Amino acid sequence: MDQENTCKVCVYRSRAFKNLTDKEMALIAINREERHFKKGEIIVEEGSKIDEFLYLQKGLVKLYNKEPHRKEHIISIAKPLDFIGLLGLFSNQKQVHSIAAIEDCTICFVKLNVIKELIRTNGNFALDFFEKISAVSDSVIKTRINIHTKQLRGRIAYILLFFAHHIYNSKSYSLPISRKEIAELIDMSTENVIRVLSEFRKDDIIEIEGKHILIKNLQRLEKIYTNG
Amino acid sequence: MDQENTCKVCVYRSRAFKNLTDKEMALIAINREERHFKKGEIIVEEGSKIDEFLYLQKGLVKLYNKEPHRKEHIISIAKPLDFIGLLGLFSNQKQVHSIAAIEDCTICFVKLNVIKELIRTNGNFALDFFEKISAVSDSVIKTRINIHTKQLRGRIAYILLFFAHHIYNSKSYSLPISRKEIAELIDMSTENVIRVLSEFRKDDIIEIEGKHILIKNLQRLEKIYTNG
DNA sequence: CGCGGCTTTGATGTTCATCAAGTAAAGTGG
DNA sequence: CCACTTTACTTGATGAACATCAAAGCCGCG
Repeated sequence: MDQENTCKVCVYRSRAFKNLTDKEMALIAINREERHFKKGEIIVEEGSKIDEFLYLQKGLVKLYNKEPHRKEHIISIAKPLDFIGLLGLFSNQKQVHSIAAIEDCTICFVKLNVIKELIRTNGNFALDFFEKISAVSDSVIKTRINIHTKQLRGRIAYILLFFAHHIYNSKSYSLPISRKEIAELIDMSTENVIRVLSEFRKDDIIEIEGKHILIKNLQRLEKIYTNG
Repeated sequence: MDQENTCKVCVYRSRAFKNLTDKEMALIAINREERHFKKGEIIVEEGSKIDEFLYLQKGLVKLYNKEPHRKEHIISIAKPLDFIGLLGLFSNQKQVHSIAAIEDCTICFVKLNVIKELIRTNGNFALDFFEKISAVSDSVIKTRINIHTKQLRGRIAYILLFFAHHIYNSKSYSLPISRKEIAELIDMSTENVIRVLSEFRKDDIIEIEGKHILIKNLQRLEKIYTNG
């Protein structure tokens, strides 16, 4: 199979890498690998060596930390077209976070030294790439701070709206993660995640059936979110 | 005064900007401005336009958010040789955080489009710059997560050790910020900051006299920090 | 000298985690 | 495919951690 073509026609590529010549694109093409992961599979282990840049084409993944003797902590959820991995990529030798698939997914692995070479030689690419990856880190910081200024109902509202607006673009969707994972993402106990969801159901703000969520009163949910 | 020379001989410069030619350095020199701020002065207002890159030469500054109707929230404290401002610089049009001096300080303002031009034209500079600024963001994320896994005593221990190890390099120092600002930095109430400090004093871990801190039992403090 | 902000301590109440206990769902091996 | 085990989910009760309220002393500053 002609890998260069595979890469050039990739519908995702244009969104990810701007300002590249055909020749540069070909360089990426021969230094990339597309891999598939099943829901639940671990993609990157914390502490392993960094030598590839990951680009999510399809599915959802979570970035998380697992410290010994502590429960896991989810840092963020990435959706298709997102760059995976924060800036640690450029300031560390080893992976700072683990990454796992929370839906079946397709990921493009590009050799990091190729990316670095392109940054070195193509200034416009460098600037654009920098801009994109920095937006990711910036948003993680903002979200972290935001969440901790809110109490439990506000945090659950955040999560419900996050999936509705940011991931599924619908008021009706199926949660890709467990209650426990929600708890790890917004720093609360699993029991309280369930409790607040039940409250929202009783207050007729949402419908729940297992993993399936339907937002019945969006306005009210947004009010809970903004009022903390 | 010959600004190029001023810049070339600047003791801070070499640490900040690597891989620049004399000519490129001169470009920075004529597009920079050194400014002084008194303790308490606001350096950057949230929401203002970004057109300069800030480099802290002397003193300490705080990065913070002030949302209406909420108390301020401090994101990080920067020390000399630190790049100020997170990645928002490259992904936003407007400042995302405010910056204020918590000690008298000297800051070098460099036109952002000059930095961008250098990133575009000098690949090695780009990579090095990228690495440095990403380390800052990375550390902010880590610290945020870290702090929220700890309870109050662990957070105060963090702050005391932060100033001891990271800023003053001494077990004896004068706190540059108020109890209220400590509270805003590690997300707790001002009263509890004071309470925990008093506890530490009673337990003979530290001595306090106004803003002055002396760490008497470093080992114990570090244990409190790691055990959360 | 008096006012406002910072600091301190105590008392009170709320939010939340933890514990316990039970049900449902989803893997696993014979 | 069914018994078995484990993991996810759910609700209630309890207690701990923490914020908030209140009141008073302190300090710097106009």
